[in-house]
Amino acid sequence: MGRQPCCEKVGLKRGPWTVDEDHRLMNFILHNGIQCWKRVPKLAGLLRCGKSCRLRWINYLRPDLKRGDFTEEEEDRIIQLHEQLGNRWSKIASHFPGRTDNEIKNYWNTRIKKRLKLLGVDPITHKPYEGTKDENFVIIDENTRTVSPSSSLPRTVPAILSEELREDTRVVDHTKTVDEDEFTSDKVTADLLNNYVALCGGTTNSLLLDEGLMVHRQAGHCSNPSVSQQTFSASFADSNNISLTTSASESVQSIRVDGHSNGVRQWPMESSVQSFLDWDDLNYLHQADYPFF
DNA sequence: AATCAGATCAACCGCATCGCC
DNA sequence: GGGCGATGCGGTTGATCTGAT
Repeated sequence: MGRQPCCEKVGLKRGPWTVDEDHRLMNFILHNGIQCWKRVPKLAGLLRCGKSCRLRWINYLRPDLKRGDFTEEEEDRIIQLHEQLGNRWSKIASHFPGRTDNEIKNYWNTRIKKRLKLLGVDPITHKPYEGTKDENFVIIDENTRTVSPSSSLPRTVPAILSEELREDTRVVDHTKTVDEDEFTSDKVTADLLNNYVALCGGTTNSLLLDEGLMVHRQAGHCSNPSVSQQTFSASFADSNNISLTTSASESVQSIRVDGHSNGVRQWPMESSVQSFLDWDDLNYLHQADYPFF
């Protein structure tokens, strides 16, 4: 008597998500919000299970996601929190707005764990290995964050920011359902567009992106060979001004859309990123100078 | 240039927990 | 309080990337 699967798996797609699927899911959630994950794939026209959609949204499509490498401060904080909370990744992630539990878990397993071992610290107990021989220990180069063998024996775990933790009682509730209010806020809208552009490179009237214009998911770098040396960003100086910027190898190109009455603040919930990008004043951006369109 | 090994991380799986009836 | 479905969570897998040889 096995447990029933979370969803009917026959005929469902698995593996990496395509840009089209991302588009469909994002558009659906933007239009409808999230009520029931089980129904999302059917209503959004996706051959995925609800669980997969939820994961994709939380770990990749959510507008408030922070992308890019962890900072040293974040890394230290992860170590500190892990010592207190153990492998409770979602709890740890709640201290890092924009970071996912999966991301932190992966970072721990692939980077921090190794680093602690090199330091002679047990990543589970956060204490120096018992009876460790000298050759297992290392010198830490604080400038490069690298380690090298040493005969000296560290006796304590690297500084724990216990004072800071006590002061920081703020917990971000990542379980909160995304609602309309969140999507109508300027910040979320700006984050959303940033993410959308970073994910999709922008597009005009199709769910599909131009071939070869997949944007690298790491912080606005474009993997299209023809524009690989360029980065871009979308920013919102205020509610009426949108600045889309590309940096070519020799110059920085900037487009500014000033004082439009349909500024971000008025971007309605019932509209979508698609409709935003279909906005007339952005049409002239769809030209060769801006290859992410 | 080809091959291989190790690193990385998105995605999956299955159990735990929650919340409704 | 118990049953059941939905969601959350953490461990694990495997495809892809990267660097070494």
